[in-house]
Amino acid sequence: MKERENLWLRPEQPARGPRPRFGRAEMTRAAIAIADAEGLAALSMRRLAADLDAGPMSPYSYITGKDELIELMVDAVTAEFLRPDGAACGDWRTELRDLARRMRSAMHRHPWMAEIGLRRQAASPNRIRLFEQVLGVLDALELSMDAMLTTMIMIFVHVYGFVQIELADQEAQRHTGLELSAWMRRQLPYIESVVSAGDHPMFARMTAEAGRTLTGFDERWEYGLERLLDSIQGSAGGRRAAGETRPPV
Amino acid sequence: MKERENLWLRPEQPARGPRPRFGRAEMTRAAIAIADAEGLAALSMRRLAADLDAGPMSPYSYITGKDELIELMVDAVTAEFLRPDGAACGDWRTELRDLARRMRSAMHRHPWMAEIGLRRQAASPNRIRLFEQVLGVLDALELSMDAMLTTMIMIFVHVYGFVQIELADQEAQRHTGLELSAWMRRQLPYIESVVSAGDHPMFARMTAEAGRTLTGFDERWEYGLERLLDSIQGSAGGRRAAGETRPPV
DNA sequence: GTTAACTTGATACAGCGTATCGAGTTTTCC
DNA sequence: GGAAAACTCGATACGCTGTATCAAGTTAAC
Repeated sequence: MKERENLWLRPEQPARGPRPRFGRAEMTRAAIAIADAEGLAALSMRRLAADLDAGPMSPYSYITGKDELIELMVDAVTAEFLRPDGAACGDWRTELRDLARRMRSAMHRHPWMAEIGLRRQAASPNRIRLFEQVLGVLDALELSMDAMLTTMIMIFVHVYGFVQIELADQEAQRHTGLELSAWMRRQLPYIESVVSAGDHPMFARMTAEAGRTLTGFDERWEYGLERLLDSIQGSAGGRRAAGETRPPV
Repeated sequence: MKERENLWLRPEQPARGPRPRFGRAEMTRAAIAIADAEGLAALSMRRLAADLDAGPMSPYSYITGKDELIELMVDAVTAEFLRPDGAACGDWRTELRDLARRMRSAMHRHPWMAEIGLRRQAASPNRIRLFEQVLGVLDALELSMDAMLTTMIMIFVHVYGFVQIELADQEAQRHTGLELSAWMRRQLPYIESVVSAGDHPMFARMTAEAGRTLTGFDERWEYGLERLLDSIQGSAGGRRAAGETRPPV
């Protein structure tokens, strides 16, 4: 375990030299606190150092650069994606639904995580644990390894994408300084001009319903999640013919 | 049309003053050329101005800032997502499959588009045209407007996410300067240590198969796309019971 | 006790987005 | 026709970024 972490990144504790004033864990915690509170854009190496009461270049004693800092942050939040120990229930559909909800709520706590998205693919301890858990759940579906991996990708893509869209507005708002409604109102005249031109009937129907009947994002999220789980169910047992259900486990 | 574009952004042609040396379209084209060739990180306002043989602040005469530049770029590439005029075939499944493939190949030509991802949600002419086309196709499925919108989100999320993962490696490679294999080899010792520790059996199975039997990304993409289309098919007609097919259109 | 390994902080460099301002150019209005 | 408004354009500058470099101080090992 210790040895493994040392293989992931270079060893933390030095052989000689003065005792470090803090550790990688504290640095990661401080960085996450900044990004949670003020967004990823507010996180800079100087700012992190200042929050730790250290000189501007101090963080570089612990990590090689900002990329590694973000790798540490991502790994830390990935831990919040994991199923708590001993909480396995045996039903793959429930397991995957709970996983997706855990991921979403973790990204609500750490919006920058959704912002980073699927771009960081580096192996890290908690990422590997997450893979292990997801593959362990998918194992009940009698898929080929290829299908299992693609299914896992589909789950991650779905969750990250939905949360990105959910959080896009409030991130844009933070970035531009406009309030949410002001940002939307900025494009309203253009949208209305398109609608009234009459050559986009479906789009017009959408905006017409947007004002009254459309549900909130929570309902959309749950609906989309069940559709995703349906598609996984449909691919179980190696068969992929549409409309074919899988025999009970 | 002209009027509509003027509502989207402020008018392009000034009433008085010297003739602009170039237009917004040329600026957008130059910016896309930079991002295509050298990545989004290489695109700066100064660099763009230099490529246009203009002073550093010249681009600001045409657009309000970098955000608007990227909005223009995104809208331009979104045009490549659109179905060519008169190419509608009537079968929703074929339409959606073709749309997904068009999007993927456009993002292969413009990898920065995948990088920007789902974060930019602003309405723009081609984005509205894209909505119109997708909703027009989904209309055949007899869904509620809510379900249609969520389905559309699912499609975009799926395509963007898959392409992001596909391109993540080569983007990381461009960013760090390492070759692809070197980047992967960097984490290989750690992965091997995890596997040989024995407490991640599923992950070990995955890496074992990765060397021999696993297919390339093209096959994964096609498999995932058909699963997505299955799940849309399953939700048709307002019914959502798993395994229920829709009567032929 | 010496030396090697390390932390720390200052300084510096090249780059970024863009605010500001002055000068030049073209159109509109009186 | 002349004045003024509206615009382009370029230079300069500010505050910010990641981080390379280097000197000084601290600690453990030999």
